[in-house]
Amino acid sequence: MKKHQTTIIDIARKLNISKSTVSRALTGHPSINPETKKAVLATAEKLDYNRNMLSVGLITNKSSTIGVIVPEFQTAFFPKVIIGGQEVATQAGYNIIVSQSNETYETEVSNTKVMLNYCVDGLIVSITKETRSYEHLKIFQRKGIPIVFFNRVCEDMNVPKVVVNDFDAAFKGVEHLIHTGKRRIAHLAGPSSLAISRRRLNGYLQALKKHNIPVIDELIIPYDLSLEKVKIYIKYLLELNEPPDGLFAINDPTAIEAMKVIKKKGLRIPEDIGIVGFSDDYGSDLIEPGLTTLAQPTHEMGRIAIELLLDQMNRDVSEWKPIIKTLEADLIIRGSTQKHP
Amino acid sequence: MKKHQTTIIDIARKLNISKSTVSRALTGHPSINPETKKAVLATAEKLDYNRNMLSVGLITNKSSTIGVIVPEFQTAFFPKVIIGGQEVATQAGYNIIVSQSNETYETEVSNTKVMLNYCVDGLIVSITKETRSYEHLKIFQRKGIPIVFFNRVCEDMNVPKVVVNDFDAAFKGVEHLIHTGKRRIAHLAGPSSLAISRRRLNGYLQALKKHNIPVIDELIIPYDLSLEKVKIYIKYLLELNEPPDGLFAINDPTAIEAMKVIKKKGLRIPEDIGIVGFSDDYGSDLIEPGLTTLAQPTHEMGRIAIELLLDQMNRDVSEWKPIIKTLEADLIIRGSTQKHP
DNA sequence: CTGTTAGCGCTTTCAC
DNA sequence: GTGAAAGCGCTAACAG
Repeated sequence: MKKHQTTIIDIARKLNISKSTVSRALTGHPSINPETKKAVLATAEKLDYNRNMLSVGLITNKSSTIGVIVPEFQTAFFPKVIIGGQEVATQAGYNIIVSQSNETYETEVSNTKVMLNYCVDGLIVSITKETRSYEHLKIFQRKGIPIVFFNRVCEDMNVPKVVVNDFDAAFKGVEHLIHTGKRRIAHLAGPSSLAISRRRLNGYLQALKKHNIPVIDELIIPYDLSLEKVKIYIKYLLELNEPPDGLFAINDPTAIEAMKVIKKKGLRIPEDIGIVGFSDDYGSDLIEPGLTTLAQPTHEMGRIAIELLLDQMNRDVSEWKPIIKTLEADLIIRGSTQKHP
Repeated sequence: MKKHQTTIIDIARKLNISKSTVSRALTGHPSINPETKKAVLATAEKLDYNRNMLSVGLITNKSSTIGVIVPEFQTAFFPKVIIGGQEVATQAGYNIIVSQSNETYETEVSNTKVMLNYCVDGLIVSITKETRSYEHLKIFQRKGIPIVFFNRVCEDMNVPKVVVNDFDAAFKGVEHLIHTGKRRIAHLAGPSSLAISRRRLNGYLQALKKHNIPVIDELIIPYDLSLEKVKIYIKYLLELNEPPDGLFAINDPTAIEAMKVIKKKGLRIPEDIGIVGFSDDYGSDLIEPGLTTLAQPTHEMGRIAIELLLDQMNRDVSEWKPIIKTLEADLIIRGSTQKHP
């Protein structure tokens, strides 16, 4: 049971002034006697006064809160993005509500409901691997609450997005494998529901094409990112008549799982099979050999997502601009592709 | 600019009933005509109605929100704890506001302010390494808002806490090193401001004592957890006249940094120096050799913290119970202490 | 079972 | 520069 919280009325009574005056003093209204203001601020301090944002939000129709919806918290990626975003949001006077969808569509939908209930002023979201319908997100547009997507975006919503140039990044990664002499390069791809999977796949295909390497369908395996399945796919690949000599994985956890299996089979990395991951996750520089990967600018992604959102929030709905920011990923070369990088 | 949000008045008007009836239908009040209820629910759906929790909170004097304050988001530990906590909170109908203090006292203080402003019904917190004063947290007690500490707790506040049995865990870890034949065991300790550092240090000392191994002061190095300094300490240790043959590190990131330096120096792990970390963080099973560590029950810690908090929230301030839950950590033996674990 | 009324804590006209 | 009064969206007595 909560106790009575100090309100502006308590302050007003103590000072024998009206609550409007107290409000003005607290919010920095121009027409107020400096003396009065000083007195109000002092008593506020003394009485442990805290502005009740619920009522402020109710009356101003803004909660000064930004919602963040991410699919998971298992990898380093999303926490890092959030750190970047939080900096900008805090500076702009906004608070952040974080929720993670646990990679399930249902939780994502329920999370958006919560965000609506708490009257967020804006939302940045990265969708789950399951999300195919976007009705729950389109509601925000209809209500005039801006949304910005990052990383895993919804392609058929015309809103700002922050993405990594997955195509170029994948291309760079695969071309690097080719430069190290690999020719039969497998790709453990993500679910085709995610645009990032498709873009990375295309980068892979394009790199092969540029170097006149035929695409071999049995070397391309899309999967749902449940790591326990990686073992099966790798075994399958290694037992092919002509096993691959290179592997480009949709992300680092996948690549690392793959490396574990490959090492256990007694194959040498990178001599027998070169490996490239994606994201520069925890552990990529710990495993041996180190994992060559494409590092995404996580903090920057969070920062920009919030910046775009703040920009939208300050415009009228009619002036929303669906800017798409594309960030570049860096190829980090480690031992999984090159003996002495 | 937000558009007009649908309110219960919109629904009431559409159905030609009073807003109280609408409210009752929406909140599941018993005395209501099933027909009316059905009609209300239907129009609510059609009009994209969302309950405005700001106003609900204002009137019921509870926001159905729980605040979470953690010191950092860099390691796997806190995100995992949050996942565990969020499950329980969601099930109990509470939403979570997460904020991370970036290991600075100032940010922590400002985060608590935000939590107050948003009228959280309760708070779970793990303090920063800098936090020495607890005034900003004691305010909550005075206001009748329950606090539960987890992991990094405030020792002079008499509130519920969830901690790991750091003493026993450290003892187990160090004794394990001793069992593997190590005698000169160094300890890279945490800052003494944190109780966990002190408890782990004591476990270390006790293990030495039990096995009649003298404590050597120069082998005990407390530090502020800024990883870049680990290199210096390890170099110092290895250049001693009698360098250590074992190392117990305050946490896994520290241990992993240490291993990198030690490996670069050409020493063999575990033969020349056995290593034990704490937390079973990302990468501890990826580095080679694998890092022996003490795994903390992260999800459980989050779950229990929220459970204790919910319990407090349902009591009157006069009946708050400062229960302290101590969880056990598991020793996970890997290659950093034993050749073939 | 339903409508009326008051009011949560605050901001914001509109007077003075 | 300050006060009085209205009202944000909703719930909770209190009547009927």
